[in-house]
Amino acid sequence: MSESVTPSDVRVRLHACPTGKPHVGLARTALFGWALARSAGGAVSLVTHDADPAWPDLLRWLGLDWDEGPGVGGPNGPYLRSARTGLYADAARRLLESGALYESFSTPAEVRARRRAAGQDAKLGYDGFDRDSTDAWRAALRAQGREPVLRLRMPERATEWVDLVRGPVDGGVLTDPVVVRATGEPTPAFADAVDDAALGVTHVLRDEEFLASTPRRLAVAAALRGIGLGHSPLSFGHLPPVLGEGGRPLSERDPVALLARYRERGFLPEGMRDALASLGWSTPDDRDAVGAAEMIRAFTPDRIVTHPVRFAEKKAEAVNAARLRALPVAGFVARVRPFLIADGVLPAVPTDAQLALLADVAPLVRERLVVLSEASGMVRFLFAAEEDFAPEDEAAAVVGAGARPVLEASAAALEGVAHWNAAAIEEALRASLVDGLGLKPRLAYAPVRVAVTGRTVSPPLYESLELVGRDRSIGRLRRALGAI
RNA sequence: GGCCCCGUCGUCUAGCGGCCUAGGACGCCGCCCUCUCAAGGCGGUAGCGUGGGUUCGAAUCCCAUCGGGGCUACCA
Repeated sequence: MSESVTPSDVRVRLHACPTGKPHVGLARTALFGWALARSAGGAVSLVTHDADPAWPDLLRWLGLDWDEGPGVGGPNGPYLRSARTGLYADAARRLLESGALYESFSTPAEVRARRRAAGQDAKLGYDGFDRDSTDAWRAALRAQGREPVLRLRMPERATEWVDLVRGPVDGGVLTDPVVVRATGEPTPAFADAVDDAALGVTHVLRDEEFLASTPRRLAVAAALRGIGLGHSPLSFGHLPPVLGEGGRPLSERDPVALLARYRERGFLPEGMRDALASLGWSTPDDRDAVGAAEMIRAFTPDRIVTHPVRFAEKKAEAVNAARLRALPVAGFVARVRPFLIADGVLPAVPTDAQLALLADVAPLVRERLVVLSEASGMVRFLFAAEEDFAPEDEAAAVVGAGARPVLEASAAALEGVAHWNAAAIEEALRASLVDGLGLKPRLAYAPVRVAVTGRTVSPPLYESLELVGRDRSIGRLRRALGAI
């Protein structure tokens, strides 16, 4: 990775979420930054924005940790943007004193007017008019009640840097950026720069939209180093944008884009992480779902692609489902449990018997789920009290009048099962329905399935009956008969 | 308008001059298995945006063109 930096020196800062609605693109940026730091044995910092208290929580859910920041503290706190304004103001004051910044009174309208007057394109931006203004001039404008912004004096020569993702980039020459507004507020870009400097950040991974402004960011960093703040060298890497389904950039308004939605739907953190990791990055041998440990081992920013990537929910679901299937029973039980409780399938404190039953169905439902929230509907029949149990509306037609012979025959057959287990149940049902009534299996079992599990789609029938138990199974068949 | 970034199956990607009649994954389609739904097995569909070069040889290098995106704010 970085030539002149020893691994332990690497520090990456995870970005705040100013919009309050973290989407998958921001999550990916965080994941890559985290992986970059951890792969080098380095440290991770987090400074959050007031707008989104849930962001640290979502990061933790994803399995990303940090060495300083909200919840863990650290020597460079506070770690909330709003609590750091003094730092920004102080840095700006010192930068102004050092001459790196200067007061600029020009309004955007005045700048445009001057450019037009000079026969130039107004879109050229700020013209450096106030760079060398005199004290008297500034005092006069102040006397008029005007307040200046603070601008950074940009170097005249073009800025080049070796981008972690793209390689050598020639950034050109940019106009002097505003660093502190007339109101005294720092611009977000300046606050970022000050935070990175104050925390000793060495590597910055950010979105491609900031590529063009990197020379400014580099100039601010250099100025900050001039007043003794910040690490040298500072490396930048620019990530390609993450697009939504339509090929448009992700928007907070797009529900599919929201990270929180995936947690609520019951994505596994590792499933989501794998899905995010595949957005522009791959292992040298191009394998899916590598997991955190291997991602850390294999991660290098130069393997990140440079073109926009589309986030496909289908693919994320497939990755998650595979993760789900690979879960050991105990792990799976622990993961679904909160969802079952939230859906009222299980009480807040499940009994040992309920947990044992859950462990028994786990292997049956695990491979049928895409997300954990789907489990509730699939196992409800096992935990429902008999008086509350009834087939779902969509399935009710299956246990109509035509089902009477099947229900009667199956109830009778199950009465005679000596040892209540899946194999014996299968034998009994097969003998009475398929052989006895001469029905095709799929037709024969449908009413039994609906009567006992309440749905047309369920875990395997024999196993389900075994878990429901003889008395409840036969009771449900009889009740279905009574309802005809 | 100017400046910049980018362009391999529907999607995510491997590829960094010959190993590519382009590989994998997801999706989709078919078959098998099968009590539903899944899972699993087998097979299939589909791509180097276009046009010029360079080269014995190009998905890979160069140019143009088309297309997508970004920046061009006292936005976040």
